[in-house]
Amino acid sequence: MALEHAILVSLEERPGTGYELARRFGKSIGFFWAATHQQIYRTLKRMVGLGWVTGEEIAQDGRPDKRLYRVADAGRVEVARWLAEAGEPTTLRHELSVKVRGASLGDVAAVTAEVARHRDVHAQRLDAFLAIERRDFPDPTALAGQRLHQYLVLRGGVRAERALVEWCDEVLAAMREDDRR
Amino acid sequence: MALEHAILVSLEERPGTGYELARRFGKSIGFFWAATHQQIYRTLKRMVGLGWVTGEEIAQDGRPDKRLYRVADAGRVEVARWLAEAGEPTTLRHELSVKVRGASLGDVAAVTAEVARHRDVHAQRLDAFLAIERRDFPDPTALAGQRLHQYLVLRGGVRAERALVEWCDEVLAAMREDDRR
DNA sequence: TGGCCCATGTAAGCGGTTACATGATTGA
DNA sequence: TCAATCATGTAACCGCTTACATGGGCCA
Repeated sequence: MALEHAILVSLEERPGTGYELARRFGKSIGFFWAATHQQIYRTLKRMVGLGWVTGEEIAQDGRPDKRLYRVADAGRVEVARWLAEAGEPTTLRHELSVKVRGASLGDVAAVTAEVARHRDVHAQRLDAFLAIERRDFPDPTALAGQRLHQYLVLRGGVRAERALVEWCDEVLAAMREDDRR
Repeated sequence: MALEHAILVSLEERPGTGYELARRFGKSIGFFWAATHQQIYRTLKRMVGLGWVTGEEIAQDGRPDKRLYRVADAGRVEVARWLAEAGEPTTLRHELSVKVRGASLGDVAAVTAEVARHRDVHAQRLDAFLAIERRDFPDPTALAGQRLHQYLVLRGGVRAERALVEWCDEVLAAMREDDRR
């Protein structure tokens, strides 16, 4: 499991509330590890219990109270332990591939349309990543340390989305060609 | 959820026992949708309850009895329904990216080593996919229908693994360069 | 003798998803 | 007036992971 660790990494970059973390997981870190607010609140509670983070209650007026979470020493130890630990390389889990594989068991044209739809979503994500890359990392050769690491993760997103777009294009070309015959 | 659907697709290609399906999910279809034998047995039971598959008990001597599963009509209807249904494009969930992003919170060299290890695993998977491609699909332009669809899914695996290998190489080059400075 | 193959399962626990709930402030 | 934002939560359910269990046949 890595949600705890993703939260720890994010909180070390900057302390925040559960709500704020949920928003971060809607972008940046969330591009590589998605999580909903319910998941985050529950996990934060557990992490307080483990002593990995501390939650400081902050009263606000005109707004609901909030709890600002910070990484505690035990959390820093845990991150370091996890970073050095060997993990399983990702196994793919790609529903669309299962649909393509089974396309002839139903309406092939519907599956083709679905591939086209996914293609567009991935193309949009790719554009978004490329825009961030241009805006935040105009000179990648000058990067070092944490900034370099952030850049490299973004590069992974670019590569993944590009691969997905290109695969969808290959599938569309082949299936349309097959349909024509 | 798509495990049911992956099983239906696999059983339509060829009926099989839970054990056999578990082995299929250890390769071919399993490259794109992993599942353990416990998951498969439980899901098959549920699917019998739903009327999507039938399980024929077959006594064997010298070996445990087995149950041969086949897709029922209701299962065929369900596959067709699912194929035409719009699904969410994959969101990435990549633990190694989270580690790279947090590398400076621990032993950077350990994370670099982890990336190198993953690189090798992905390179091996890529080679395995390419070997299957050469062996089973020597002339892709001649493919149609179900065989074409199988080929296209394999192409997705090739593209995904290649993208991962190349990303790992980019990360390794950049992090080693950063280390040298 | 030891380990792998065939073949199926139970049980416990965890993590993730979805629905529902509250309630004030701010801006269109 | 309506919707969005800030901010946190409960509850139910489902799926997935891991450990444990059984037991004969086959091959080195």
